[in-house]
Amino acid sequence: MITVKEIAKMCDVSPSTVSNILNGKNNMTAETKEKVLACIEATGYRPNYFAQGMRRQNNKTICIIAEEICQFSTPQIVESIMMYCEKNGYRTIFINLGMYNKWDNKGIKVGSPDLIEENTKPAFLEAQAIRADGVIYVAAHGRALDVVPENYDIPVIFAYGFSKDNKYKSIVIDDEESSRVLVEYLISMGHKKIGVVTGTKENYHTIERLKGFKNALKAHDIKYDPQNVINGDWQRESGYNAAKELIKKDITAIWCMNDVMALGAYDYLIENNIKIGEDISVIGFDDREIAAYAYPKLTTSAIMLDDIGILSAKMIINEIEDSSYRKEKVAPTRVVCKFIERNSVKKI
Amino acid sequence: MITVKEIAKMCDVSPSTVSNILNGKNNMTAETKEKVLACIEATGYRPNYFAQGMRRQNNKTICIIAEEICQFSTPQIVESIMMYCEKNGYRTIFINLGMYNKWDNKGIKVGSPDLIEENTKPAFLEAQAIRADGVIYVAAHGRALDVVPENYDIPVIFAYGFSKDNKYKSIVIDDEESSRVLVEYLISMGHKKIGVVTGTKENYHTIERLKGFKNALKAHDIKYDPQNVINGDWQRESGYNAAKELIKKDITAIWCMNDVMALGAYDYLIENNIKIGEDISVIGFDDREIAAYAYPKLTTSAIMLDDIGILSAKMIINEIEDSSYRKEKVAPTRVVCKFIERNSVKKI
DNA sequence: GCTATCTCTTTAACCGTTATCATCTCCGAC
DNA sequence: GTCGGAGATGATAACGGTTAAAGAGATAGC
Repeated sequence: MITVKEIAKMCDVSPSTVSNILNGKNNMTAETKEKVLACIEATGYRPNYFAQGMRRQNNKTICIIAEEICQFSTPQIVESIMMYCEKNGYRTIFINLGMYNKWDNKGIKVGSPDLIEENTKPAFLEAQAIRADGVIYVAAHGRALDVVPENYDIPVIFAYGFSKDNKYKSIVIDDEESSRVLVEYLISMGHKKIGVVTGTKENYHTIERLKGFKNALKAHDIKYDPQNVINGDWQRESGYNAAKELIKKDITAIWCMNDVMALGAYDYLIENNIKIGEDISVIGFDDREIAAYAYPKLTTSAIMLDDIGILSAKMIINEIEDSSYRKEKVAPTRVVCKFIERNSVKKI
Repeated sequence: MITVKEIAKMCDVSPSTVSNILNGKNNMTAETKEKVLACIEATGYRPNYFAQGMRRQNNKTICIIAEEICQFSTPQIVESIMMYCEKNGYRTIFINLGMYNKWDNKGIKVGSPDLIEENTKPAFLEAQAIRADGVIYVAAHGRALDVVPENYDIPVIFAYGFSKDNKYKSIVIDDEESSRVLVEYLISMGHKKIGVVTGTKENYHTIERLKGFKNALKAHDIKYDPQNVINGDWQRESGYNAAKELIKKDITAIWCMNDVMALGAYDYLIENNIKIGEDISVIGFDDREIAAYAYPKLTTSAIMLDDIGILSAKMIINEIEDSSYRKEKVAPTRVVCKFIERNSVKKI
């Protein structure tokens, strides 16, 4: 591989002149500049990243650690982080933990999801080996995380999940407020008897979204009826089963706490010839691709993935460049979801 | 940041001893080993990646350049590449071109898709700066690509797309054979009058899939009727419009060349109370998530994304480690899709 | 003609790690 | 008692770039 020395020799100048030209230092004759740049262009020379990184101690690199690139929310968050960082002078290094998949020791997929938080340590150490200026940890779902090694001296920001004890800054979705807005909409459409299909019990999203549900009811003096709340597990089938139960009750709308369960509810309703958006209203959460492709198109609440990414990138750059900002302890920044009205809710 | 020298000083040994211990060289007393390792553990020391990369000229890193991480096929291909490489002793560096999205110069999304092949050059040069041992280019859709700079001296493998003039090895899906299998299934279910909704004209996938369609018809002496083939553009609405046309004709099944258009067809059929999987059969291609979540679940052909990723990783490692293999010119490796039977086709 | 000033270029040190070679210690053999 | 050899550890240089400081050459001022 070609080096500065070779370029220098070819151009009859010293290596430092080449380096200075590349880095816009000093002033050299237009002639020299032109000659050297032409040579670089012709040979396709690129400074060795490693040599550069070693000499300049700051290497302007942000490490993105994602729990699972195949989770629907991850690619968009990662893309927006990468773009924001790149445009602001930072390189990014991406590490995927692949927590939802199991691979054998040759790197062949052998199935079965497997999310183990201990697996994260090597990734954080890797970030250290790269001498990253900062780390953004992109979680696959919101929860309190305790994954940063002790005495870790690189700034860390959590995206989508949050740090245990708020040790590090984080950006999460505002489940409570987003749910309130969504339920508020149902009420504005005349629905007062609303069935709910929750996510897994004890889950952070479930708890927060239920809070939002209750807030909306309270604001309109509607009594909260636990009878109409059925526990799901985020999966399609639990939506199906819950719809079967709820349809027997005196309700006009079903809110599933994610789109996947909402489409499970669709399954049951379509199967039983109950017209969605006519006989009964259905509403979801997440705004996954499947929501827009369902029939009728599912009304839901969209997670602002780009905003989460850009915000976390902004924050990490802030922490890197302003050490006083780094010291501030703050509660997670909440990003409210965007309500998306489609065709699955009828005004009554 | 702590260095070998400091570790060495703390342990009263020389830097080379520390290095040797970390790299499993020579034989040193268990006592020394233990002392040094304990110190490393306590301080959280990690060798500087850049210094390492510079000293050992081979740095065991594969660069993955993806056209668009948000394209449905990309994350899974990338994940499998990363896992395979990692388990086989190679680090990966990921570069996303973000070709389907536009960002302003601050890194804020400003909309409108924009796929420009010229944007790829900086990414290839970056791979060179990193002194990557190999590059895997993950395309967002299959087509002939001419994106590698002149005189590029790092091995390159194309995944999902292929290299113009077969200059580089590539892995693509076998559109022709996969389509043949799919149509063969329709025929085995008694369908002889099949409507087709194609992708954009001149598109590689469209052409190849149509070949497969004709192959299957020919094998059963069914006449190909261009009247029943409608040009789509891969988008949902074109599936809707095509279904409207096709339903007027004398057909029993509709094959849309992707799932998105198939669900567009669903829209029209459901709207007009034509029962899918009863009155008419529908079949797709791709096996995106939306296919499994439709009602009825869409029969389709699944792209083997993990296989594509693992194969390309295997190939690049082969090229890196065996220079004679690198010299061989070969046609694109074709990976046949897996037929997925669901509920959208009825036996007649 | 000599020195001062300015502009451009070169020299040399340095970043952190590791391969290579040298050294040192210990022990047994002759 | 000396020598050889093995095992453990240390010294040194090199990887490829950047940068501060020194050097060289041209021009201007006295």
